Amino acid sequence: MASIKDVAAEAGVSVATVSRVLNDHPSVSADARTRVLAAVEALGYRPNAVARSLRTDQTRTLGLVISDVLNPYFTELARSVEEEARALGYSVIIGNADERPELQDHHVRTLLDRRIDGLLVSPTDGGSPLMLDAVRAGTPMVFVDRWIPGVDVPVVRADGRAAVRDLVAHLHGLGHRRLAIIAGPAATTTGSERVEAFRDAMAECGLPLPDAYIGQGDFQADSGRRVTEGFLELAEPPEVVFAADNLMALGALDAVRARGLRIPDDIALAAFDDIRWFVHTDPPITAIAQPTGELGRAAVRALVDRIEGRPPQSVTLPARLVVRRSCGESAPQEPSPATNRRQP
Amino acid sequence: MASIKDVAAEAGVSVATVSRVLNDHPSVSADARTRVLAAVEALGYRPNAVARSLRTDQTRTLGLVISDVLNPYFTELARSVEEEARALGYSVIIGNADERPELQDHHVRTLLDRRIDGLLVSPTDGGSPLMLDAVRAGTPMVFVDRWIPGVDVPVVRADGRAAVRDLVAHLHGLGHRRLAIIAGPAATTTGSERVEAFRDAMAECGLPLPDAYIGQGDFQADSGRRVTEGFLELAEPPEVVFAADNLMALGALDAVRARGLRIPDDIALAAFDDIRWFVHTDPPITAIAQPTGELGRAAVRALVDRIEGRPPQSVTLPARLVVRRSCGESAPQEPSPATNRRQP
DNA sequence: CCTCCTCGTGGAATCGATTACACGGAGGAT
DNA sequence: ATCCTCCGTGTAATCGATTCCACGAGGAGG
Repeated sequence: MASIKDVAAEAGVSVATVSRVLNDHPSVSADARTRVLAAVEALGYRPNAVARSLRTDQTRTLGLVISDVLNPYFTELARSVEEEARALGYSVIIGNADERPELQDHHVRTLLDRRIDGLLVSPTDGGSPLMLDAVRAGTPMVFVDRWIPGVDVPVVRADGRAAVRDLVAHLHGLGHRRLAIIAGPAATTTGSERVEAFRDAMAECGLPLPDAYIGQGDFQADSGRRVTEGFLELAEPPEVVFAADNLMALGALDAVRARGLRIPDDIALAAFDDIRWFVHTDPPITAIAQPTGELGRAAVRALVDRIEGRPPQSVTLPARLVVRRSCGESAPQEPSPATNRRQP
Repeated sequence: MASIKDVAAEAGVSVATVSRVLNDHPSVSADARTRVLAAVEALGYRPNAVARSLRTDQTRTLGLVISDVLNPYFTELARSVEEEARALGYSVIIGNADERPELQDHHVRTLLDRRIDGLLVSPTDGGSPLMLDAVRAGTPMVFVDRWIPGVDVPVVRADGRAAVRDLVAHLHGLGHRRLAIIAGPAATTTGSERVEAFRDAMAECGLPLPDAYIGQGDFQADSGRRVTEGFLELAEPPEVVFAADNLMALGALDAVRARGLRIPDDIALAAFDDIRWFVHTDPPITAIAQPTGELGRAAVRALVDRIEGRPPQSVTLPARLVVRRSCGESAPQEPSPATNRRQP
């Protein structure tokens, strides 16, 4: 592969001049510029990003460590992150932690070794020493979706409290009294926050929330299934199951189906995170929708601000309730197919 | 951030010795080794992968350019690719082409600039000059899922012909005669192959396939919707719609639903690519399942073989028909919930 | 005509690693 | 005692860029 030296030789100038042309530095004669450009063209030369990074100490690359690529929520997040990053001239390297702290650490380490310019993380746990060290060492970082309390890092996330309150009120209005939740890992902020919001909302409605109605999941489908089976075996099973993410809702669906029960007649179901398939499940699932794309874009903007020396800003956007039929009657018709990919 | 020089100074040895310890080169005294290791620990030193790559001319990184991250099929593929690559000591950088050739080229270029050791591609189109150049220049490359005919690059893919034949036979057995297909872009191999397989299978069953029953989609949900609307407006609409990928099936579902029609009573639906949600849609969707994880793993193995100087092998695995209820009666019960994440 | 700037250019240092080569000392063979 | 091997180690070249600094030419101003 041709290097800058080859280009210099071909154009009959020094490597310094070639470099100047490539980085359009002002003081290059028109003559030299055209000769260099011709040589670049002739040799099919492309600058070596590795060498450039070594010298300039910047990679124009962002790392994104997400908890689970198979979760459509994170996939969408990843997509919007890459899109915005590209618009700002950065590449993104995605690491999939698969909800496993040690895998998360592996990716953080690898990304740091590659000297990425900044890190976007949706932490799987309460904070690995590695990540804390990285923050202390000054690595530009932004948390997205989930965060680690007590760490001075901007957070870009959705606030679901109001939407959870709306959901509980909606369920209450439908006559449901025994509501259960499949919680996410307490070590994640989204895991604990959603339970808390649910608990508060229940209290507001004057509904009891026995411990047996709080199932411990791990944001994966299997746990949703397991917890739901547990609920169904209770002497007094809940009337509604609220899954704290879409995958656990999928698991719950599996469990209900395996029992031969019907939704919403035998048991109702709602989920945190709205995904396109919820429109087409049997029945369509009531969910809390996050402004996922906007979160990803805002996170990138915050991180790039931090990298380029501007003060980064934390962002909190509201989530909203989307009522469908999985919790009982009185659901409005979906206004239009929710298939539009790029939403404003 | 500490460099190898700092470690050398701290340990009282030369950088060469530090490097030797780090790459466990044999000729280093036990004493020097412990002193270096202690220094590494004390300084929290991590080798700079950028510098190392520049010197050794290898990044231990693979590029993966897929057509659409939002497509669960590709997400799963990406996941298995990353998993296998990690097991072999490589990282993966994913580029999302979003079914747009120019975006695909952007990613290929960026990955090449970063001097990735090899490229895994599922081409969006019939072959950009850029990619052809890269192959000619000797970049290790492997096509996965889709490929470019006439290019000497190993291909790892699933063969759906038998499964499509099974599907058509199944539909025929159910009494359906008017079958339509939502095809993918003809520029992609999967796009044209699936139509061809369908056409052949129809011929085998002695069924006609009028042009009006071949709708042109682009593997995105919107096109599935649009094409399905077209089908429904025909004087004689098809009895079955077969979508060549899962997203177009989603779009078809939208269209059917918007019309207030019922599946399978008013119209039947089948899809290429099986995804977890198809179990829970209304009704569960008959689909052709690919051994996605195995494809990803085989592709990585082939690419790494090529990179490390072993002869790479093309791999073709069979896809299989999974019958559910979206095409009519006589569907067997799903044996067990299809929620298990890691399938053998 | 001399001095001073400005401009375009090239030489060379530098980033942080790896590695070929040289070198000194220890130990074995003669 | 001399020579030859190894072994452990350090010096320095190298990868491909960027960029500081110096230098020569040419124009402006005195």
